Amino acid sequence: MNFDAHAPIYLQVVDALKLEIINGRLAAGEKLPSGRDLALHYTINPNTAARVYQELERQEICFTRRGMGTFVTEDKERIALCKSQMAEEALSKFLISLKDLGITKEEAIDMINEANDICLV
Amino acid sequence: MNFDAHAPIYLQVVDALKLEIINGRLAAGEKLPSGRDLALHYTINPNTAARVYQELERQEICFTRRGMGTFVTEDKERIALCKSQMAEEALSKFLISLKDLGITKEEAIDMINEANDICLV
DNA sequence: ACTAGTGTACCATGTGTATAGTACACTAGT
DNA sequence: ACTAGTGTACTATACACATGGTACACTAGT
Repeated sequence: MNFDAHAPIYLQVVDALKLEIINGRLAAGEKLPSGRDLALHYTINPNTAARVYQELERQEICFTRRGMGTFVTEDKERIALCKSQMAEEALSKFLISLKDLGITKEEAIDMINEANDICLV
Repeated sequence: MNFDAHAPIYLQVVDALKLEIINGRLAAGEKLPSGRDLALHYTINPNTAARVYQELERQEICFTRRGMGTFVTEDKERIALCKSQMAEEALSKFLISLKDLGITKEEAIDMINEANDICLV
């Protein structure tokens, strides 16, 4: 995984895991990798990995049982809410940028329609 | 100005000034506040303010004359290019978020149309 | 009881950022 | 020459983040 140097790694991994959960690649109630395994997978420090799970627990996306591991929440509504919150946030940031730049909604929709999907790389 | 704790202050001020320039509130060639005045206005440290102008100069949005001050570039095409780059970046980030969340362009356009402008607050 | 796997809690180090303060160099105007 | 305003440079401190390493506590299974 490529990390953006201008944002904390642990928050970037948090977002990556949230997307895994939202898209169902990690099911509700499923066990997540241990902190040490997560560290190996993302080539980060175990301390940073532990911080990832602390943050996910703070956001109530996951829960932790000492000695057992960290698990995806059983609450599917909580997961759905997380998805809509992330969508709202993305939309809000986009609309603020448009406003700052003096771009109208109509122009924005044109930009979206014209956007080549290749630019997503 | 409210700063986001998760991003360097000097970059946030850089973006704020770029928007001032793009929207013409700061004209091409116009003199910017001195580093000390900028620091007072944004209640940041003079060192941080100096870093703001160094970054704007690096991006060729401004130029600096020792002893005289920092000025907006005279090159209006450069300013226009800056605007389109920022619009591209905003669009790209939005499209990536949509893709990550599994939201189609059509759904996104619906979201934009339904968005209440109040949410821009 | 023992062991392996797990979360948790430290310590130390290095880096980037922001702050505070001081000093110096250049420019324009007087 | 002098002064005020400007950019620039340097030291020092503090904090968040990331890393490396070690140690301890809990859990399940044997």
